[in-house]
Amino acid sequence: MTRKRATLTEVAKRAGVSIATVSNVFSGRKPVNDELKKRVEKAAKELSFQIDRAASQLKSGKARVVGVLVPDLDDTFFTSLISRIEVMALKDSYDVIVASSRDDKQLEESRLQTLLGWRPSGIIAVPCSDIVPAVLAREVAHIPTVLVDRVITQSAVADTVTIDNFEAGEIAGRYLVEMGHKDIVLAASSLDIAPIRERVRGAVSIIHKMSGREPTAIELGSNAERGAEIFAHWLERHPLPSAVFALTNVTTLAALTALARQRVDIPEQVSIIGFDDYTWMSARKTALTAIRQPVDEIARLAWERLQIRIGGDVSEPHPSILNTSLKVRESTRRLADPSRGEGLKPAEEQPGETIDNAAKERPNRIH
Amino acid sequence: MTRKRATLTEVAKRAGVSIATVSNVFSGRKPVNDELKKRVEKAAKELSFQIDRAASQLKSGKARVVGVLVPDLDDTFFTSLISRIEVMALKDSYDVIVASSRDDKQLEESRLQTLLGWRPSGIIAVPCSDIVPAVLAREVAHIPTVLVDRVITQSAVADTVTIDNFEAGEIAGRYLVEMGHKDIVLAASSLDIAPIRERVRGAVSIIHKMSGREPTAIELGSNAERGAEIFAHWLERHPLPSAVFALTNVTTLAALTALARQRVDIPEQVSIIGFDDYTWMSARKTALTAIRQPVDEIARLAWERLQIRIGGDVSEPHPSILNTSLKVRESTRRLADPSRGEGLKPAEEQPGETIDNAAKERPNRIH
DNA sequence: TTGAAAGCGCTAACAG
DNA sequence: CTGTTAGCGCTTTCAA
Repeated sequence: MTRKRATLTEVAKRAGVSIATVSNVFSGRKPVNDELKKRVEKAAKELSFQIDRAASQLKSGKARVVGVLVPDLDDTFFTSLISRIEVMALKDSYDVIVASSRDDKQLEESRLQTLLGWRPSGIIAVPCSDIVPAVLAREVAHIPTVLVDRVITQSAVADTVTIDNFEAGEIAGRYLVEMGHKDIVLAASSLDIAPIRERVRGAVSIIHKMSGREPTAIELGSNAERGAEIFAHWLERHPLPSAVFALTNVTTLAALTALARQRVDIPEQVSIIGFDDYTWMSARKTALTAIRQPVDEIARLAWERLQIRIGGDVSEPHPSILNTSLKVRESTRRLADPSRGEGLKPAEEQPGETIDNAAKERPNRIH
Repeated sequence: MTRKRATLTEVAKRAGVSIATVSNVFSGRKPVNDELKKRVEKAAKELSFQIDRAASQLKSGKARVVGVLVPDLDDTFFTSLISRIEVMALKDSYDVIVASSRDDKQLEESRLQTLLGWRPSGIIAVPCSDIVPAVLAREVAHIPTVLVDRVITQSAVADTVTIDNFEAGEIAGRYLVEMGHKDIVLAASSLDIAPIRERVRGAVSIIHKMSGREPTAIELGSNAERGAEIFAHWLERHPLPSAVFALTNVTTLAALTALARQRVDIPEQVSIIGFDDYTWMSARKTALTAIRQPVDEIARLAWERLQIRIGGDVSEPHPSILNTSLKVRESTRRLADPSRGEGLKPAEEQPGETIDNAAKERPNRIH
């Protein structure tokens, strides 16, 4: 098998033109006589010819590829990001090379290094920790780079696209306190991750301010199954909290799984706010109240920034910070206040109502 | 920005050796004196040199890339496939280029054509219909190709990896009838897709044989949200079936969403069997009974086949057919028989029990 | 072992 | 508009 593929030269010969002409009809960089173009196209089709990207790229120095690195290809958040990036890439005729760091700092470096070998036009990376990968830090001056999601905006060496994690924590925390909850658990993935710490900070600070209580943060990791076990174990040795705020879509799954296994009723016994907004969250009797990340917008901005950099922009690193919102559905219930406990009806808010960011006054915002 | 990257020549100059030597230390194809190797590595690090894959590939003709085409990057089934392929690719030091056809036959052809431009070592494709893409049909003799999932095994021109769709339908159908269900709805995505037709055929035939009834198949498409609307609409104008068998993970989501919106109790009012097995399916009070596809195995076999072909094997197309199993959980309830209706307890089977394929006697199996 | 040299298939001047 | 030609950065003989 694998007979040698046709080359420009063969097509040129068959069409009776020069290789430059063939190149031109394929690249469209120079006009070509209609008659010749037809001949070339015919010859190309007959040989099922297709420009060799390696050769093309080698010569032109232009790649039309972007590398995309994420921490986990089994996490819907990242794959939905990739999905959207792929759409925009196609529109601008780029190809996408994906790589997963599997949340491993070392693998991350090596995957990135490999990606660089393609001489891509740019790289979109979701680092697995908040330390910017050394490879990128070194290369950032030479290759357009956009860092997404797991980034400390302030210290970033490249363009970043993140959500306002502190605010996300605040929104959920405020809502829970307003609903009368005091005994709140924060289901974090890992406090080693800066955005997660921010979400925790946001929730803790507002809950403390409003109710004087301190929520408990527990770490469930990045795997739903293991997270469920950890949470189940935690539940066994602690009194049931009145509400759980899950800080990622994976911990949402973990918390829900553990709660389901222990036959805890939602929201009757425990209210829960999830993170991200996927179809499965509303495909349930008790649809999930959740913090929505604007994935579309995140992807769009990341791509836009990358294109700007590819276009030659060399200004200072640009941080984009997006706002989240709370999608109120049925998994949170209002507690009778102050003697909590008896109100059995769910939230008064209309299912489907969205509470938008209202924390505009918070200082230290970067824009 | 974008200062020119270091080249072999520069590294060679800096290390005081020839470019061939540098190439050898990087490729490891020929032994190099330890002392020289050290010098080269030092120089390379100083210049943060990295082999240019385009050049390397152009010269050697070897690519170490595989193209992966799927119909939808927002469908967990396909992304989990990609995730597993990426792992194996890394192990064998291949990179992965992903492309989505978005269920569009035309886009599929063009994405495939583009993929071919990379001169990949091989292609793993999930076609969006059961017609093998023309590009692939033409190239299959020249480039290792494995077709996964949406394939008509019998007519395949390349290696295929699929599940036994007919059997999957039978397993679910048999279980439902045994549980006393007669009024069964099949939530299909699209009957244009061969595997879906097979699942329907399997379910219909066994249900008919066992109960004399004909289940109703309805098409919900490949988008959960739209599917939910279609199903909700259907529910409004038909009496509630006693059971729904969803034929894909997306229609599972669609059916569940519609049922939830109409406040239908599962399994009290309607039993449901889902397809695929993802975490969200058990992260619910009423965990979902579902047909499990062995995604790991599918990915493993696809990769294995591809490697065999890359290795030069030119034997006849090899079809791999994997068995599914039913993961019994709580969304299916036993109906009092023959006067159905009153038994309120869920399935007698232990939650978590797995019913393995038992249709070994079915003829016309390809192996 | 190491080095010199010949291209891989294509693009981009440049000349016609 | 079309053709000629000089490499892009690397791998791979072939000699030394």
